[in-house]
Amino acid sequence: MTNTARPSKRTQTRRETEKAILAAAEKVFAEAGFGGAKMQVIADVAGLPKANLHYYFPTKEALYRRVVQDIFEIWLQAAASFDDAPGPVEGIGAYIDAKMDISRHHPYGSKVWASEVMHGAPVIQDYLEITLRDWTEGRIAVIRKWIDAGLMAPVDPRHLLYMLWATTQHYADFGHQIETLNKGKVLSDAQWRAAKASVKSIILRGIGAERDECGAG
Amino acid sequence: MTNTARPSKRTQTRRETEKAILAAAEKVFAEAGFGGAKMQVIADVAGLPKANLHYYFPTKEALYRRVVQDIFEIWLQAAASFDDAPGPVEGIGAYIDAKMDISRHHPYGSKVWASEVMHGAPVIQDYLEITLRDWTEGRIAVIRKWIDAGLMAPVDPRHLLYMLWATTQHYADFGHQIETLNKGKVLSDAQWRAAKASVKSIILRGIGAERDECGAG
DNA sequence: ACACAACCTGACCATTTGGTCAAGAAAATT
DNA sequence: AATTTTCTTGACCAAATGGTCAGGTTGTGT
Repeated sequence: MTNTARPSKRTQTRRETEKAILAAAEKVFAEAGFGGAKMQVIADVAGLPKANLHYYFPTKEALYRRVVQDIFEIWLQAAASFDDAPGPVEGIGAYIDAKMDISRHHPYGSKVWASEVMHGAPVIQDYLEITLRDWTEGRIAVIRKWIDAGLMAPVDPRHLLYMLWATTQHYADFGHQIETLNKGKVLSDAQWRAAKASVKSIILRGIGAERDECGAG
Repeated sequence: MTNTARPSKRTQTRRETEKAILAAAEKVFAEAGFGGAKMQVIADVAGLPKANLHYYFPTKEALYRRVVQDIFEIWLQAAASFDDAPGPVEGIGAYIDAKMDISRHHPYGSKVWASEVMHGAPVIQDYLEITLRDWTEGRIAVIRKWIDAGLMAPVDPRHLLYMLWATTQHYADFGHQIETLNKGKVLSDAQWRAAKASVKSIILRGIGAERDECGAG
């Protein structure tokens, strides 16, 4: 009985439909906010009748909660870059890369998250208080370690983290503003590369982690 | 006929009522988003009947537009810090201070602005395309001047500006998250000072504008 | 084939919500 | 004092919206 490898047509369809709904919901929630999002629109985008949508997710809030949770998952995964890195140049550099990639390829999710937090995190307060807090404390410890090892300047780890979050997510959350200032065009590959390079350059130099041109070692 | 100094009881009341409405609207729009904000709630917060609110602002959109415009005004004023500064340490330093102060004392406004841009700037696209674009170009020129004068490293001015915006506004837009990570308490005076100092330190050092400990002059 | 369960959907409903209106109160103007 | 203009407000309405439901369809195990 290979219990794992039997996605009976039912479960498979279910998975696909659910996926379509979640993708549609993420987009609509991002573009209209929770209050402005309409179930009818989500259903239209997902390509199924509204009643069917309610079969998969009983309420608007349940759907929204699920969207936010999924995003949080992706968001946390970027942490892998941070750990098992020998020093700030590699760790923070990789983290910035990872988060910039998320901003580029998951802009809707980022916006939903931002919107949720801005409105006081009504549905994911528990996540903030537990998961995020733990995650943050862990990263702060890593940064402290690097500081103690003389690999970077003694900056406040907390504010450094805020800066990383703010700067990288800005490219998703304020993507529209950035595009407008870019003559209305989305950033090209080269421009994204330049953005990453700029962010990494300023921050790594800012925390005294990049090659000190004056050899203060 | 001192035409200027006669705020007939009418006009004065009008001004006060309008102010109360705008303050209430700013708060409610920030906390609930445009779609989630209810005129009834705004009226309640402002302390007057809903019908009266519609006398001052015909539609929800008109009220919202006014709120966003007012915020944009304040937001632009922080630019003064930028200009007539001899170099990046003073100019950018003052700008960071100014924007951090706005984040602290005008968090609602910042959130409304963020929300508006995140949703594609449906009501202030023209502002972005004209006023903000001009403002940005002007500041970019200033930064270029500083770079040419050897006062800072040759970073991409555009991405530096984004970083300034992102980092400073983060303290307003994600204030709830920051508070949660601060044991649920709002930042104290000292903590705000530390935040400012951290941001300034990292960025100014990051763009090579702060006292180079190795005297590269 | 049969029965059972899971899934789909058009029609429907209760509530919410932005906005209106007519009639009255308060100021300003004559 | 009379009149006109501006402001205030309770009651009301049409439209929108989240959610329900009964009946039909499709897939699954026996």
